[in-house]
Amino acid sequence: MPDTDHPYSNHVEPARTPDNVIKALSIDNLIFGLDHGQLDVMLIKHREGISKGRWGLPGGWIRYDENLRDAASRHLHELTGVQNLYLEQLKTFGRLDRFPSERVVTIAYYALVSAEDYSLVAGNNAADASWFNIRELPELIYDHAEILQYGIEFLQQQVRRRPIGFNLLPEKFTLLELQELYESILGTKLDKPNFRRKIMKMNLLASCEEKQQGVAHRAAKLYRFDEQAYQALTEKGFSFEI
Amino acid sequence: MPDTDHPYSNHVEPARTPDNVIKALSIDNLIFGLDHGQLDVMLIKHREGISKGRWGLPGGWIRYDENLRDAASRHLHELTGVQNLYLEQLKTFGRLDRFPSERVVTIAYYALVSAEDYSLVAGNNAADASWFNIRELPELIYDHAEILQYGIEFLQQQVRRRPIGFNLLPEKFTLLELQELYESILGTKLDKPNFRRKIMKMNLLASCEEKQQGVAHRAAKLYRFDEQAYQALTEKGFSFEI
DNA sequence: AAGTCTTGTGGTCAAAAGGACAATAAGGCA
DNA sequence: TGCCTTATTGTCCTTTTGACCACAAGACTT
Repeated sequence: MPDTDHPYSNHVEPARTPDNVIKALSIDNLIFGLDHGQLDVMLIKHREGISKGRWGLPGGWIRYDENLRDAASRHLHELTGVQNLYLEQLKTFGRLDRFPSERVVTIAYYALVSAEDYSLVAGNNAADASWFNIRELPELIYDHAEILQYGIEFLQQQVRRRPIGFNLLPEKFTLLELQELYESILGTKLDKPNFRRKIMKMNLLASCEEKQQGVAHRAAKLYRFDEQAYQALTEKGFSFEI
Repeated sequence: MPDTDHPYSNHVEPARTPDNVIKALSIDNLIFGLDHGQLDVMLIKHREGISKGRWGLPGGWIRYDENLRDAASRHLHELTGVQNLYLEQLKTFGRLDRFPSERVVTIAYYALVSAEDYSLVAGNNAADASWFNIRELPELIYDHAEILQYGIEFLQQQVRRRPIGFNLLPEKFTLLELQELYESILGTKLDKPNFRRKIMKMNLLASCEEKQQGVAHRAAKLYRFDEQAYQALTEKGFSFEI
């Protein structure tokens, strides 16, 4: 074995380009939204580069002097106009042939939002930016279909174990909206009275002391997710389970 | 914004070194083992390079033409002699200053094994390789303490939700050994009769039709984890919960 | 104003799961 | 044999879950 193969020895500066990115390393964002009870994902159509005119996840290169999450936020903002989203790391994908012509490893981040809160604006580098229902996707570049599939399965698991689903709803929501969210993601039917009891017993919802407006039936109470209560319960070893 | 900042445009080959590694990207392995009911982690002492003589996680650079998991396996083998471990991706760490002098992003992998099955042999590139109790760790290089901490917390969560704990035990084990494993990782006490009922009801254990040998009391039956049964149950949507 | 449709909200009940703890069995050892 | 330790089974009670019923509250129709 050559001496140069020692771990962390043999330093050579990574390649830098005029805009100072690490050329072997990219970010891809998976932004999920809920629209009319259906799970959507945010995609962009590339304006330039080798994938011009095709749809893919909003992402791009990581700069040499930029933290990973910052890179994820920057690309999301530049490509879709969306800002101030809390992005969580999902997984790193690095199959040898995932990117054409050279080796690129990509770190996937994800976030969950209420789709109706975000009107997308294609940035300078994107020809288009739009929400897509996860069951009606266009063909995606590179291995983005694989990344998306992984993200959807991850979401289905996580949503039962952690109260991340609330991020997909507007600030104020009804119990039925919450239930339909879970039914939509999990692909099951849930019993209404039982669901509401289960949720309410967790003490994670705070009443807004308000009711729905303009519905053609009895208006439901509005609730919001009580972040503080969740923090307090988490520290006591509480575990969210649907 | 310069034209060169377009996502995935502006191709430049990544830096390559004589041994053909990507210099911005490394692997670090978290190998957990159980020894006398205590959780251990595998560390190596570096022989060369900028961290010579100090302890760290077994890892190193990723080659340009090597898949991520293959890189993880290769480094583990070269540094500790351990082979054929199923490594699972944990998380990618990329803080700007995590590595001295240049930007390096590292992908952490982990595995769980029965510590007694693995006698470590320091490879050519390691001055030493050894198990350490996670409560009695030496000072670690770079951000390896942070990575390890993340891994331990991840393990505590996962062990309750997926039957990964079995990997920490020998092929054949008693129910009490299994219980003590959970007590050790979770830091709690569990009721023996209730624990055994809960486990047995899952139908994940196959009896070895054998008993413990050489114990100074009634010998317990030996069981092994039934991989097939687990696969079958998983497909039916079974969820493991302790 | 009465009727009816839709959705919200509370209740019941039986089955299942969980947890505390007593009781018995098996094997080694003095 | 009696004693000690751990394995294993049993019992009882509480909590949780899931299925389903019933009624309440608006809003719309006629």
